[in-house]
Amino acid sequence: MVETEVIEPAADPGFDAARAEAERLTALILELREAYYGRDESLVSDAEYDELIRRLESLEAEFPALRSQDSPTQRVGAATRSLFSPVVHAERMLSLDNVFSIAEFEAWAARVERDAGRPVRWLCELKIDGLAISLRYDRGRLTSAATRGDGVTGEDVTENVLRIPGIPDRLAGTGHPPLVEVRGEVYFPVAAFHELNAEQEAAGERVFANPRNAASGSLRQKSEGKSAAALDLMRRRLTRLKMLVHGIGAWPDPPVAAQSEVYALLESWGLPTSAHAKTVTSIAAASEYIEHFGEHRHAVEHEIDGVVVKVDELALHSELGSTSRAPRWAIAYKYPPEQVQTKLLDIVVSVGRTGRATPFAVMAPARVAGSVVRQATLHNQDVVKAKGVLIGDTVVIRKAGDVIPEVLGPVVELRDGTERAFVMPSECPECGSTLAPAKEGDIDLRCPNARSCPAQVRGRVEHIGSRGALDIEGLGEVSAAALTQPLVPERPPLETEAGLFDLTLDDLLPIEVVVRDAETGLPKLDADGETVRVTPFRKVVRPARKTQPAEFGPSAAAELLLAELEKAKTKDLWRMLVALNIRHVGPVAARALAAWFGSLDAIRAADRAELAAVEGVGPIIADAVKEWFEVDWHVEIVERWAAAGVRFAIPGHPGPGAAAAAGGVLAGLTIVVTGSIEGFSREGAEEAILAGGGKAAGSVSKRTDFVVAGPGAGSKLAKAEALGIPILDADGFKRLLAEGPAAAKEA
DNA sequence: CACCCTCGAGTTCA
DNA sequence: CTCGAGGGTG
Repeated sequence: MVETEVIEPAADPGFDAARAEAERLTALILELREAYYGRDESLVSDAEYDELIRRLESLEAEFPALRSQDSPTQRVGAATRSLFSPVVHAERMLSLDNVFSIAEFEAWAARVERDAGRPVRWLCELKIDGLAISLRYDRGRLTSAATRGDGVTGEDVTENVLRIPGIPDRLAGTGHPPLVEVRGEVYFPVAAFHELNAEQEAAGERVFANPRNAASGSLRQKSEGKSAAALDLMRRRLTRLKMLVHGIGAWPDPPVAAQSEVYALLESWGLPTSAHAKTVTSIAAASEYIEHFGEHRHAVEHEIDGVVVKVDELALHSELGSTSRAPRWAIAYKYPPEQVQTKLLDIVVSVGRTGRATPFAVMAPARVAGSVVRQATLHNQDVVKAKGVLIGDTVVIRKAGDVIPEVLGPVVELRDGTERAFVMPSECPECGSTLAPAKEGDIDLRCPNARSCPAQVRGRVEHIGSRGALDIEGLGEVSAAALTQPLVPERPPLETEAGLFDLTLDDLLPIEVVVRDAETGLPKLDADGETVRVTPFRKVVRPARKTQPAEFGPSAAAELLLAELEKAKTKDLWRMLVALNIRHVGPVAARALAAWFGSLDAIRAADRAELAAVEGVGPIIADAVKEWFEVDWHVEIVERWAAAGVRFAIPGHPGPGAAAAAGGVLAGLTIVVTGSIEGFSREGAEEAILAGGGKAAGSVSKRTDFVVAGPGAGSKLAKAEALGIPILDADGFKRLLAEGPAAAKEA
């Protein structure tokens, strides 16, 4: 490059004129570029700008002496005009070998230590799920930014990369080599990604399936032919991108001895490096790093698809060398993929206990984050539209919070034209009633046939048996379905939940259930093509002698269910209230109502204002309670249950208006339980808190006084730590219950 | 009017 | 367990 700075003698008489013209053009171009990149102003059109560059280039071609290192044709400005043109990396961008388990990782690391002949210092860093980028700095100036491409040749994205905050177009400090390629990862921070999608959705634009796609899409935008508004939007997207650098391409003789020192150097040059990189001195510590971020993947601002572990000492890098594909001194530990593609086979609508019609995705079974997923809720028709999925699409799915399957969106490129749009049915799929919003403006559609829609009755019966209500063993999803399905040609054992406590063995014995295949959901067929049926409540008592008909008796499940129903009749009043399925009355509101009024009769007799006066109950819940008692078949439930011996009162309660038992060691405290607590069931721990006069809340907030955490604690514990709320283990909790908050805080 | 909280739904695991 | 929706409270 130095030779271009040697000024040749001006033999040509046109040279002086050319030099004057070149200087004028250079000044103009620099000025325009400063306006464009520095102040976001386009003083001329792109075509005019290109024309200026071309004139300068042709002058320089004619008079090579004019081509100085500082010429705009040699730098960013030139590159920006050829977005996506191929760029040959000075040094090949290698990929990394992968391992998928701690055992594999430790085997790899042990091999490296054996080859090195001594223990190695390791540099652990997060593997960002973004786009690999190579930044080329000539004499400290950014001359090109290119994607990885095939490792040899990438695409020029300089124009867009320059808009990413934090990427200097000129390196700070001194001591940079004449030519250096800095390698890093461009990504969309998760929070910004969600904002972006919300905006895209509001603007009627496509939403991105994940932050990686958003980063890739943003970086590959072209400015040409865009309106001013679109250009503005594009720039805003680019400014939300971020980049972290994690290596250097070509640097034969670095002034440092370790990769971690390279990072410090890069930082001193003004390049952004990750705060999560960490050097450790043992393989076990590296494994710990991997496991730690496996559990806290979501605590980082960007998505992570793994961890990269590098040998820290640079001397060992050259000693260990590289294969043609990847260096031997680094490895990528890949976490199980969180996002996976699968086929959206159908969108089906289900009806829940409240009558709400919910579309859900039926998918080809796919393994995500450790389990097989085949269904995921789509919430309502607006969400289906917003996600833009068509039946037959290949879709991207993930487990939100590592638990709940979620459809992110379609892979539009894989469409073949046979996909069809989902149409929300206008009738209930189970009973045929016309679906309608409960009130004006509601998005959710509901089946109005609350009394006899099979889906709703089934859902309510299941809810009655659930832990938060009467907690009836033997009354779960399967029994609820069996009890509410019609028995050909008779009616179902339960037409509504009113008959629940009148059930007898005679009702249970004849019940048959069609066995369905777990994979397909279709009825199972036996060898003869008959559907397989089982009788969950009946079993053969005495094997029949060959000549005599079989005799049947109740199964253990039948005995259990009847015994549990008997036990349930005298459970707490608040559980009875929850079991009645009154809108907005869950465990918390039910407890408040029960404690205040003491009996269902008192609740029923109370007027709206009296109900709303109860702490935790407002006008809406009060209305819901009043309206519930105005429906005949609701009243019938109460009457038939009462006739069957159900107790709807708290024994010994003095009557309406009884003040909540004041005092207790926990009075005024709000406590949250998370994970499993030794010596307590989850319910038991909450009961103990209530018994002590405290409040057992479901989520952690700054008003929470204590968090009781045990093994298996999740996000609630993390939140408590973040908020600085005192955290108790099982022993601390016991002390709190026995001696009060002062004693617990000391420990 | 914030904020915090509860409700309701779907889902999978031991 | 988590999310969105919507209710309740200070």
